[in-house]
Amino acid sequence: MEQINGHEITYQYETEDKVLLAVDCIIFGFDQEDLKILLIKRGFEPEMGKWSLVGGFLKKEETLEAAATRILNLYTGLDNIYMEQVDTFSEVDRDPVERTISTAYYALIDIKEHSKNLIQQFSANWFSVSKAPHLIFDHDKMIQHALRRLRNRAATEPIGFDLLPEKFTMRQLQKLYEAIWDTKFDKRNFVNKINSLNIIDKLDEKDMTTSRKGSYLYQFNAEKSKTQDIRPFGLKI
Amino acid sequence: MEQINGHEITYQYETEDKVLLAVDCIIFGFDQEDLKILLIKRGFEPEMGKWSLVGGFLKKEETLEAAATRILNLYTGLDNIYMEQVDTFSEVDRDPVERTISTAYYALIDIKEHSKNLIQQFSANWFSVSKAPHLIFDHDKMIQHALRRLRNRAATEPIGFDLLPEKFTMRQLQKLYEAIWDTKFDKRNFVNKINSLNIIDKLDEKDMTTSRKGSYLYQFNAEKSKTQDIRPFGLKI
DNA sequence: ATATTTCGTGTATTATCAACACTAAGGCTG
DNA sequence: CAGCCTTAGTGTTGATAATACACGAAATAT
Repeated sequence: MEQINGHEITYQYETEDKVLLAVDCIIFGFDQEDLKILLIKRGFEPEMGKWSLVGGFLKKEETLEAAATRILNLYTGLDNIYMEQVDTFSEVDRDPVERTISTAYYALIDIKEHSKNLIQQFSANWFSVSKAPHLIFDHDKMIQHALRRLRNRAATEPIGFDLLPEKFTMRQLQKLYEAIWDTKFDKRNFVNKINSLNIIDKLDEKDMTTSRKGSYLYQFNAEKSKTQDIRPFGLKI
Repeated sequence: MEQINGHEITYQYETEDKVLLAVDCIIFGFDQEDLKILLIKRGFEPEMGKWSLVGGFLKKEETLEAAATRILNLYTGLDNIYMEQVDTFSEVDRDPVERTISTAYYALIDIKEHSKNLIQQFSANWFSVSKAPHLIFDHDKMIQHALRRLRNRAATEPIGFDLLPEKFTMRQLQKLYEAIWDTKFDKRNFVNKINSLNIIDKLDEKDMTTSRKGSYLYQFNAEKSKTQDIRPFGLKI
């Protein structure tokens, strides 16, 4: 009850059920070969010791986005990371202890940038998406949804660069997209396509670590990218 | 606390905050001209009397999907309707009374099929998406997200038919897609495109209500549609 | 009979996608 | 230092899909 202008008004809210709301993060990284996800050995009951997504409970005074950001930072030490809400999972018995609804977010990070200490501290590990162990609760399903969302998003917006270092080679970029969609592109077609999008700049520097000849480094250009519609990467297997 | 194998285990759950979880439904319909949404004059505080999406609170023993279905049925009398989760909205002060997180779903219904009685009973009304009044809380934002999702989905899956009667004319179908994307298609190109998808059957019947000549009726063929990849409707303005 | 309205259809042009193979650079090795 | 080896870098052609575009047919109303 509450008083407004001298009238008593009753909110229906008081009689409604409250639930626990959690956030789980699918943290994607890329190691030059495979698309990977960061998993932890769960440190508390239930299902202690089993592999799990990183997650946590929503606090009263934060948004889901803030919670996802907080959790990501807790486990990787990173800030300012691209994240996107995937879906909210609400099967009644998805958590055996108590009714818990969970909203999944995925994050794209440069795999070299996260804190190695934290990884150790939480018994965390990177797994290739295709070789990840079975996870607790409905986390496997969350990954499938996140992957689907990532694939759709990456096809129409230039988010892949978040998974690479600031400077990257054309070959790295190609391997990344091949990993995201589990496919192969023709090298020449890929270069032509990317260049036609006009969203990355070729630098004068070369990366000498993977070949004697060296390969040019590129850099994502957010300005250029803003001014144009990114069209799908439609390239054949 | 709980006993398992004689050991006491503590779940962290007990100390976590619980919140109210609501579901709001963006109910889309199509009236041969405009894409419309069903709104109600809110019958309780806060914001009583203002326009709002239809919604309700999640109950302890139901999933979000079940809640969305229940709410849709409550306001339209309809069952077995295409629905899709859009996003979960969690701004801390989105509801002024109490912290409430809300998951939005959109539904596609044949606008002629819903219960007129219920509409009256709830002081509900159909509004063109482009002419809808300002809504309470973050409901305007929910509609924008739903619309975006609908546009993406309709571009790659044959869900538009849920907005039409079972039998429809090619012209109706075209107007529907024009309404969804707020664009115009060339009549000949549209027909060619739809026919190439091979997912609707031409009937022998004609609809005589809109022209002297009459126009052929078509019917969605779910079987055919299942056996092929639906490709985007890529047609120019 | 003729006027009016909406229906229904095909082709030529352009843009995008897909297939395809060789030379260049530079360090390494004998 | 000559040849070797590995990865980088690049262009053209044919196939497919998207777009632009206009007129006759049917049926009712006058």
